[in-house]
Amino acid sequence: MLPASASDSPTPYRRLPRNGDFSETLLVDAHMRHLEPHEHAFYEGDAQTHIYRIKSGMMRLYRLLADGRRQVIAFRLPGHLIGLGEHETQFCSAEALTDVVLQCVPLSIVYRRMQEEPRFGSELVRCLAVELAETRNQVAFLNRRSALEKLATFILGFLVWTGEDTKLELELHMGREDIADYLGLTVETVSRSFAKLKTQGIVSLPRAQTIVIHDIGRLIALAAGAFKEEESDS
Amino acid sequence: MLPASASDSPTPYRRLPRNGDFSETLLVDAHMRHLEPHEHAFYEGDAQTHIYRIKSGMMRLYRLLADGRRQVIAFRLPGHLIGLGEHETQFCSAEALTDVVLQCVPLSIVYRRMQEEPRFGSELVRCLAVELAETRNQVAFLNRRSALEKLATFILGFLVWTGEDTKLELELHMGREDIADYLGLTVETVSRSFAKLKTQGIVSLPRAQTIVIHDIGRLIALAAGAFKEEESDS
DNA sequence: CGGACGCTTGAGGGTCTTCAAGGAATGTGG
DNA sequence: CCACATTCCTTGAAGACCCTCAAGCGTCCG
Repeated sequence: MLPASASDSPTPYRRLPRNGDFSETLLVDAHMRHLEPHEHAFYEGDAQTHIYRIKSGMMRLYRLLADGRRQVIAFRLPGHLIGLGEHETQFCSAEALTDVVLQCVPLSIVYRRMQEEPRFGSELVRCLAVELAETRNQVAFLNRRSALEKLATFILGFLVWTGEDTKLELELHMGREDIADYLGLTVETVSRSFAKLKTQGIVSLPRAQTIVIHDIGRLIALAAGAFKEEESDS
Repeated sequence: MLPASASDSPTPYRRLPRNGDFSETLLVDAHMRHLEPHEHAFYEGDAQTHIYRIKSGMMRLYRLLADGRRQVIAFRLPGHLIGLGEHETQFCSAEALTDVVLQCVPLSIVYRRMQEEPRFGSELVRCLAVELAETRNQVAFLNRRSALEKLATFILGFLVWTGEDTKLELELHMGREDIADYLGLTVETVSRSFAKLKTQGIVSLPRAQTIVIHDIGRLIALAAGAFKEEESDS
């Protein structure tokens, strides 16, 4: 289970502003909506009514596949926009991993503001372009990489996403199954890969969902695909 | 929804207008550029100067990975936009598979037209949203699917993309290596998967790059993940 | 005609998955 | 506060799938 409240950290999931963030100043008047863990902003197939900017918390986008499996498409963090799909229905479901605050903007307002305020449209285009690039990056990295490389990349990505100062300790707030469904692996393989990272002294796991990075250099090297034949050394 | 714009004579790779197409009427004054097969519109890392609308022909977007491998990100067809990346450099290389005609719009003009003509911005947002959804779909389908399912999905996708009437014969215009790099497989596995489809009578290949679909129902079933344990029957 | 290139097919090995069981952590009720 | 149940995580062994290496075949073009 997830910790019900984020009382243990003063500012949960604060992040440095990133390129993919949608400017908050353009949404000052947005309606706020609160989500508790496991609550959904919308489900796959829902009519597209709003776009949402994540003000705080962490969400996950996923699809359910025909065989019942789940593919986690992305994790979304403060500053990110969600809810813009193709056609007029949502392409995937959006679920809160933690407590989440959303800024909600009805689509009609979005289109109106795009006409009234040029920056609104270009900001939207920029965010979508960044998100597209990130998703394409995911395509490139998911394919043809070993489980260890995937996990290393995931941890590093997570570090960058959440970027709490330079602290090399991160709280996943998600179970092994979430990671597995994101990386296209099984829970067992994720667990085994964590074990390898532990054995090599690259990370340690005080708790299952808390990672402490000890050797970020080797983690980066792993993610880059090096050390392919050195995985089993001491 | 989209103007048909049947301005082209029976040029190769005409497609039905699709949701991801950028309206041609918004780019009537664009500068034209011709590419021959294997010629690049831009390379990964190039400065982002224009966006391009593919007027005719087929292109491929790819990245070179650290280990020298190539990941084909997407195939782009007439109506599609390319060249919109994050930051200010191209995220991937864009190469012509066939003869290609591009409509080129400098970025400065793009931004100006977004302010002058509201529909331009919303069209851009819509195209990006569709492309994002397609890419996410790719993420979902590349992971955890067998080689046969991947290939079946690829063929069906290609059929939809190129959509020449209802003819169940399609010209790939690409080698096995392209398919392999797109699906995250090796050339050999792609070849073997083609062989399985042939053996089962689902498709036939008069030439290596020409596919004739005989049993589209079973192809769809395969792509959906059914028949997992019937692959070796009849 | 011969070489180059791409496609196919075979054998062996590595990685991940599946199936299965044990252990750790968390929550509930006594 | 502790026993118990549930859930999640870990670890093990066997098997499936794909990759690698390698050779054979077809086509195209010089």
